[in-house]
Amino acid sequence: MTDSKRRNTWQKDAVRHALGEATGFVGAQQLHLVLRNHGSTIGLATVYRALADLAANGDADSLQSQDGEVLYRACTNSHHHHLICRSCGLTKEIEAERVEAWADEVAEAQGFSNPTHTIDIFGTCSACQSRNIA
Amino acid sequence: MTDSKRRNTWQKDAVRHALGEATGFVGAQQLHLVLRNHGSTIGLATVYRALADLAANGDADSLQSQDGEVLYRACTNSHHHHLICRSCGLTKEIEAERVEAWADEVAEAQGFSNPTHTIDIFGTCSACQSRNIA
DNA sequence: TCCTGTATTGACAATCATTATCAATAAGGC
DNA sequence: GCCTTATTGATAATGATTGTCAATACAGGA
Repeated sequence: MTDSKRRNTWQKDAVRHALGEATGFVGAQQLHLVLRNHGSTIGLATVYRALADLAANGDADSLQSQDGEVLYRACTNSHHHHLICRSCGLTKEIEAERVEAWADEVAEAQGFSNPTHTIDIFGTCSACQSRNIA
Repeated sequence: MTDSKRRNTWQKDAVRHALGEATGFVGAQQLHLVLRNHGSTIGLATVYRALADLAANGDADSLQSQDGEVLYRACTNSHHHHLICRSCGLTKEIEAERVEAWADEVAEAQGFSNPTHTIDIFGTCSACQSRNIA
């Protein structure tokens, strides 16, 4: 719809692919580093632009980590939420129908329209727990 | 518990008071500006420190606005969540026991420990809706 | 009340993620 | 292949936040 003049470049593909390879949420800086380490000469600004595009087109989810960085993840285009490991970034998609409904109810009960919500759960995954027993 | 050597200063009171006056969530910069406009000579770094303290002591809630700024709000010290108007910032505290429990369940079911969550609902309040019918 | 040790302040520098700039490059229709 | 212009990438700029550190001023004791 908005891609009347959109061009395809290897950079965009690289970002899309790298995002697909990642196991959980990744930041732009981190993704840029990964690409560079794989021999790519892609620029940081381009990674930011590509990620913003993917998010805008619904091909990626984005959220803010607890220290303010924006993280991205390739995703299915259905609405869902995430359970994210604080230390390794491992992400599980979770069903939240009960909560979706609740959020909309609450908003409407207070006279708020066009409700949207931010629902994410953070924790330490079992692997990271055992690793930290040391 | 950690305030064995804590001192009381007019700066901390000023921040606490200014936060209490605010109707919704405010950022540190904004609060600093308000204080300055009221004749205070308080420093920006001090506002940041005071707000971080309040949040750490449970006297203030904090969340990240959708463009990455950290916002604070005076609150009761019980755990709760917010329904926030996208356009005027009006905030309502909401009960979310059902959702709290759900979040913890989900995390534990996946083997994640120390679960925390981010649950906020955004919408357009009725006042802003009527204002925008124009 | 005055002294004194030290928590706290505040101006400013430093950091970190992100965005803007802009000349050089390359996609894709002709 | 050519030409238009979307896109890139190095770098500067931005904006929020945190670190630094000498100067200040709480708070408890003499």
